Amino acid sequence: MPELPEVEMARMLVQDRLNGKRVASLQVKDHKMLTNGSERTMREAFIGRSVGDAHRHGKNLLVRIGDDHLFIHLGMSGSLHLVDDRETTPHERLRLGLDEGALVLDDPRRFGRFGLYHRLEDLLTERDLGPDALTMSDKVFVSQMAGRRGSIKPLLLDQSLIAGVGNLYADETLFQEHLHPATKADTIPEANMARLGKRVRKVLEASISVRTEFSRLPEGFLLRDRREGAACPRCSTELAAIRIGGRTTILCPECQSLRTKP
DNA sequence: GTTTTTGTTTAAAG
DNA sequence: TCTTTAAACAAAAA
Ligand SMILES: [Zn+2]
Repeated sequence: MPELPEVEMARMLVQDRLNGKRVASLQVKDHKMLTNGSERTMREAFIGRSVGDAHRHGKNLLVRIGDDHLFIHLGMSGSLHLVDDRETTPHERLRLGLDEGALVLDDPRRFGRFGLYHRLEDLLTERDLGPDALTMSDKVFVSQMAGRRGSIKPLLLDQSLIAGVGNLYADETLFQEHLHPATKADTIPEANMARLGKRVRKVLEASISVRTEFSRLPEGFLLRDRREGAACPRCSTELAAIRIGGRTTILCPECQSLRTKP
């Protein structure tokens, strides 16, 4: 469950249920997913300390524990669960034991990552992350896109430009802005680019406000039925599937026209 | 058996 | 230096 709104759900879970609890144990179940620090340094930093605030930057989760942070990225199929002491999940990759219960990272595909970071700034530098897509200003968005000549969708997906937008929300955003995903960024007027930045935030906020349950999104949202052959919520034309930046892209051929050739 | 997938990283080529 | 494409990672669902 892994784009910005889904990670925000995970952040809220940790913030609401783990804050103030003491860490009793830590087990790395998959060492290939450990990306910064080691099991030993994580244990030294976290065990016996209490959990502080949970932060999110883009799709990255940082949980303050003692004087350091536990870093978690959910990858393509990761999810966080609070479980009882003896309970496990089918694909447990990291287990953070508390005095009572545990926080488990479950991830069947193992594209997720976790580790130890001292500060948020270290994470941003190390992983080359741009400004957070939910909290950025229009101005920042415009300046991040300035000078780029590639297609707009891959730019939205580039975490070093804007952190947090993934394949699904990129499609939703471009659909709502009537923009073809292959539109070259340098052909988009500045005012329209600012509107696009605003739309990115709106879409992410809308998903968060329905706890990322797509069926509860307002009418007119592509994500309610994002499928090749489904009816465009706006004009009922059959939605098309194309490939852009190596990712499957669903769009309405009528609403999202391309003025110039891609 | 084949294809596809809410992500990221690396290499290669233009 | 920038852009584009492909592959790799790995598992499960269609
Ligand atoms: Zn349409």
